[in-house]
Amino acid sequence: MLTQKVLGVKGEEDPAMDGPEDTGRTAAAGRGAEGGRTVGIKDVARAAGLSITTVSHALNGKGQVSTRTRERVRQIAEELGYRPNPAAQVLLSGRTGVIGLAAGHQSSEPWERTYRPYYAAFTAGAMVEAVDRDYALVVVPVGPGTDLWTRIPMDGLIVVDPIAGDPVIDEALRRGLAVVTDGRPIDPAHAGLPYVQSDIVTGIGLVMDHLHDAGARRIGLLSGSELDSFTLDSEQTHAEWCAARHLPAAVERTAPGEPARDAARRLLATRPDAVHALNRTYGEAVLAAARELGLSIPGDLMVTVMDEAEPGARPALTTLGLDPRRVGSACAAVLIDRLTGAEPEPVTVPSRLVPGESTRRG
Amino acid sequence: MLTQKVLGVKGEEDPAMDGPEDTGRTAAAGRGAEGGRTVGIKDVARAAGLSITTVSHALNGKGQVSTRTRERVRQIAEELGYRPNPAAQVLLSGRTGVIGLAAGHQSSEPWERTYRPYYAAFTAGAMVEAVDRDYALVVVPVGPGTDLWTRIPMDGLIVVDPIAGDPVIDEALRRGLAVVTDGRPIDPAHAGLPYVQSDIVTGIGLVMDHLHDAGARRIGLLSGSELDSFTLDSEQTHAEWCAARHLPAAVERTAPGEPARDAARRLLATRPDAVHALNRTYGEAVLAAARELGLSIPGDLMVTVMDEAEPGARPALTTLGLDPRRVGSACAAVLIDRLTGAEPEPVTVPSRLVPGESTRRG
DNA sequence: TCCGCCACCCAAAAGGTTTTGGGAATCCCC
DNA sequence: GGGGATTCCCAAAACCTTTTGGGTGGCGGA
Repeated sequence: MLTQKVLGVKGEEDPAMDGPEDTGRTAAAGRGAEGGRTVGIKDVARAAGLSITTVSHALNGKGQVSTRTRERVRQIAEELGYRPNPAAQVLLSGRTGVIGLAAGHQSSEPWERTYRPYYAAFTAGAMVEAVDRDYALVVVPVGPGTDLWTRIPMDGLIVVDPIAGDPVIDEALRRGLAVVTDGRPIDPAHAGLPYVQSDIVTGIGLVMDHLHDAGARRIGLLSGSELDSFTLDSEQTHAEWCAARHLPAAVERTAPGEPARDAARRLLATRPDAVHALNRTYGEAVLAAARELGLSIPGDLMVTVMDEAEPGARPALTTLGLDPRRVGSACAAVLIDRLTGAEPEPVTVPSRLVPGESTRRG
Repeated sequence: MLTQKVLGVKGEEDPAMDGPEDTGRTAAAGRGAEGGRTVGIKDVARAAGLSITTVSHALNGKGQVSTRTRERVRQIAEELGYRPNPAAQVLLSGRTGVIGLAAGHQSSEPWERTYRPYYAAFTAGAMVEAVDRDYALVVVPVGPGTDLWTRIPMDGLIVVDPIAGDPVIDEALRRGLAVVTDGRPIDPAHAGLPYVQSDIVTGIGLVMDHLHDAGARRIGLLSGSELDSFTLDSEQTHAEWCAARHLPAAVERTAPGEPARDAARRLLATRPDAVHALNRTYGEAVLAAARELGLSIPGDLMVTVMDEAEPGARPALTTLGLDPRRVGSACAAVLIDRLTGAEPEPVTVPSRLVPGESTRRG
């Protein structure tokens, strides 16, 4: 009677599944959209002995319909269980009330990222904002070989971490969708799109100042191979900061597919006294590589790391924390502003420096 | 130049935003669906000097079209940047390729739950399964006063924790949507719907046996006021287990809005030697109440708790762990089976007992 | 009795696509 | 050169709703 297997036991009574209604909705209820007919406005009109127009007017409170008729129509529609077909309304109005969130990097496998804290928090933020403004959010996978998202009706699309020549953006624009990106679009062809970005420039500045104040003079950067604005801005700010102070600016990038630890080893080979890692994984890699070399932290090497997750408790590592939920929320807000006719400005969401043990020297 | 405020600086060049294409897509790209026209099949037909029918056939590889014509049509469509309008296809085919996930209890505020680990993991599981089977998942808020979800086109709906007379289920059926529930539908009117449930009966049995083996003889249950199958099954299994062994079966429920700790105090007043709490919050409440009474754990009181979160590391409390991701995945699978014509069986996903310190006695 | 007005209602178009059921050429063979 | 088979293409219906631009009938006033 009780099974540990996935397939369990059947429910109770079987043939008693039509029940309450009287019209031919039984089949429809059973088999989704394909089977039995759903009751349309035409059916209501026929039942009321009126024209489709009048029924529509009566139900929507639009035209000139006598109160008596209006009430009668409402009554009949209720009895028949009439519900306007959303697809028809979409086709007619051109508005779906849905915004999409393109999840999955172009390069990596689409869904890996979804599980990561950044996406989860981002999605939550975007969803709440969307719902508050009467939009629904659909998370759609994108990536090479996936065009599923192009088949689902929506009004706009949020693209996370756009890259140069981002095909998703091009396709979305071609379809007449409004687009907002999380991360400044790199491609000149996409300049002018509204976007939301985390304040990397200030953030990296904070990190560098923090490390410098703690005594670091050779601050390395462990970066990635992505071509998004986050990576680019991080590298550039790091470089400029170092150049302005005539300090060396070692940068290593993990090649696509390469284990981060290899890049970390290369970076540590340049003998930095501090390293900033562009994500948590890279941070782990730096720690591991440091351990290999017998470097103590923060004594021999200070480490800071960019953290995509929600702001939380005090971390062991000094982190530059993003606020993904707020970014998601801002993306949805900007997109919906765009859809409702506004000409939104780019938004920059601040990032926070949270000092931890890994830079507490002396 | 760098601002900590949310509103940042404007992007680069402003008037250079039309760019690559030649057709009148500029306006469309700018203002979403409402502004400039998108290029339709009609435009392709006109440009090719062919009928709409032939264009459709050529592009979909359907009818009898000469290879030369087919190629020419493809060419022209490409040049014009034609993309079929998804809304029109939905209207015609009656299939959207979208399944909904109704998030938010009927009673509580809609979104609180979304953040909770169960929903997050459930959503992730459902989303991956949906995408694997070429469906998109849209998470829609439901609850009193929200009919947003009824306006978005979809083929089916997942309802989490259905209650008796669940209005969302009724509405969905009325619309001809396929419905699957997470948790066995309580309402007799909804019997026959496919569902997925966690194996509470076995799970509670495991917990009770575990506590009994550890020496407990007066095992209390801290329950909630929800009328879902999870709560009902838990209470019933607990009661039957106790009855079969002629042991007392104290149960307390938190009233709606009541702090869980009050109910926990009432339960502890019955002097149980073990308590099972139906969710994490209730578990905390039991611990707090025990602390008030100076009870040591597990010495004076053993505690187990139902955990909605993902299976993780060994917990301090002995937990009965659900597998929300697998449940979500199963819900999507069952729903899509239904949509593709199958008559799916109810699915039961096993739950796991993970012993922790709170029942380690002697 | 006729005109105009008002209250109420309706036909048809529009929205964009797919599919059905032909129709018009062209070709082959007798 | 005519019949039939092919080949290629097209008009129109269907999907379901909303909105535009009337249209009809009754009533009051002249």
